[in-house]
Amino acid sequence: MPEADKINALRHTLRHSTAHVLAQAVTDLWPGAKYAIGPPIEDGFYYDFDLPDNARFSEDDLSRIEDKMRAIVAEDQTFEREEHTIEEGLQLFADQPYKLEIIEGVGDTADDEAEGVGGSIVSSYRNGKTFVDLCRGPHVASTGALGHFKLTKVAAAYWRGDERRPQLQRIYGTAWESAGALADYLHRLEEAEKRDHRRLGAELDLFHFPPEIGGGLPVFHPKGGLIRKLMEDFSRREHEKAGYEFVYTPHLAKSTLFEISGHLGWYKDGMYPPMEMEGATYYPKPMNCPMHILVYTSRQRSYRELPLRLFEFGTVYRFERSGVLNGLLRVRGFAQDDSHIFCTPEQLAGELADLLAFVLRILRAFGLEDFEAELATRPEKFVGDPAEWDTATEALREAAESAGIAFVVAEGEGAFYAPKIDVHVKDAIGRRWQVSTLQVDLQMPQRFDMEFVGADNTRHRPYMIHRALFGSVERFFAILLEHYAGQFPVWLAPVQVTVLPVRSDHQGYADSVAGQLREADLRVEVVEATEQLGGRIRRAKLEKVPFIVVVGDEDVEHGTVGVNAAGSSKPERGVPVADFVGRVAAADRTHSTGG
RNA sequence: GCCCGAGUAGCUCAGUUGGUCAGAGCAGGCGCCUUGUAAGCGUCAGGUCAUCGGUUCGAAUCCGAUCUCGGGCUCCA
Repeated sequence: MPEADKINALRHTLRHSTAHVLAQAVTDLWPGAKYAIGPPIEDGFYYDFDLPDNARFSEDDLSRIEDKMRAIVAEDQTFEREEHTIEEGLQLFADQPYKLEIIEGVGDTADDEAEGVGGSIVSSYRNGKTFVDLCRGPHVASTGALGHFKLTKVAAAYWRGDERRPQLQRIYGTAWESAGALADYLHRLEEAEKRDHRRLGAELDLFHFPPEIGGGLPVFHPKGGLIRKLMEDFSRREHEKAGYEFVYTPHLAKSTLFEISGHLGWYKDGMYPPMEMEGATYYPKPMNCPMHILVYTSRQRSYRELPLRLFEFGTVYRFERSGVLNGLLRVRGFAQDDSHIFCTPEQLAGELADLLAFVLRILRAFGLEDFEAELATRPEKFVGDPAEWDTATEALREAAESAGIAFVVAEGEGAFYAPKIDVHVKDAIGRRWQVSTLQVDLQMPQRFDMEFVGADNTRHRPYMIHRALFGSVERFFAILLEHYAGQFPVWLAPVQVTVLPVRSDHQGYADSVAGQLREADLRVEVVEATEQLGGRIRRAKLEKVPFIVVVGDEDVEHGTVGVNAAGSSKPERGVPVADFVGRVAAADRTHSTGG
């Protein structure tokens, strides 16, 4: 077994065992508590409880529970495996309704690793005098092997993840094989905290969420707006080169449109409520596609026009439940970089392959290099003809293969109207984000009775591809901000160069250096010498300006600058101005970190 | 929407058991300093302690409701 797998198996086991100890501690402290499931998860574990008298955990309880757990660890109790028949199992857990439900559910969901039921055998693990838990195992030999853990948070969770079922009290924890590994993990959390886009958004003055506007509705400040504009400008240029045409559509539409598209039927709950005007009912749009379709159907189309690729930064509104809002990552109003491609059935496979290659190329330009795709197939609730689903799914699979991207198949995860490929990216600290999505729509062309006249002079139904590349501009902005920890590459930095005259009498020279940089279309700021140099350098560093330029007596005399570049350990002196301008201009043209 | 937690100056936070507890640093304004690579000095201004109600002789502090934010759950066309 490779080393990495070995350590993962070890962590898995000890997290699982620590979860048992957690349950043991909780049932000691809250006699009569019912325990549900407690699996290992990434970096840790959790356990769900139903406390007597409808009690709730509070964060203050965590240290008490932890103390109890440490006492159990100190006793070094042995984990003993036992096997029972179903009947014995029901007997053993007679006062544990959630365990009974698991045992009774043999055959349907018996796969969960926390659940020790397989075939006609029920296995359990016992440690200490009183605590026994239904469990498949394996476990560490005894509780003494545990100890590098920490309880992290309390939460509520629905039994079986179903919001119609009882809400249980969940405790999360993290556990590791050594004190060092635990410390590393806690350090990683701190680092992730430092790159939180909400924190950086405030520190760098990029955006905020005014309460007067409402939750999930951000405003972008000048510097955030500039970064966003640079992202959008680049995107527009690339789309134009790739044969897309730009359209603009309104934010509202009559209910008629969403009745035809089916959104009112399927997703009314996610739409903002309607407005009545002059006897008609209007809705804010939750998607752009119906409007792009109306551009298509505005006149008769010939096969010669296809593929027709329409693009828009279209702002949509979705009524997200208050508890799910999360910075720019989950908002109620956002711009999709939305495009809809209409093509003939013969063009579908080729168009998808080109499209996926285009998507990956643009993502790379933004410095994202590590991709994985998910091919989501027909869900249980679907509309349309299964044969068409198969064709579309196959075309997507071929596109993924030809793009050379690693992909996994997510059975049944497709949208109700379409199979899709979702592209995930890995950021600088290894987190995965879903960004782009490509969907082959099997419904809209029929609903809107779309057609084109073929070479055979008869009418045909076009295929339709939905595609969002950034996904949402706001969300992609947040992902980049976290990926770069605020230190954007030169081409995206709102201020690329800060020029600092050492003394006031260097101001004229500083202005002339700044002028030369502006001539080269670079974004530059001069900060007057009203404050000492060290203070101004510190400020510019905190603003994460890529190049800080210092000009003093020597520079005025020789026509040079001192360059303090982000990420380099020591400043350079005596760099000729023209060389520096050329260097920044070259960096500005370089999209992506690698190139 | 549900569970838990948090709201004190623009930001980060102090503020013992209810009684000079309305404070500090940074940021901001003004003045001085004329500065060579991550915080020069002085000074001024600022808050209905989220909001509303209650308990009390007295509330930032205790209780209730509401709002906002955060962490989860569910959801994410």
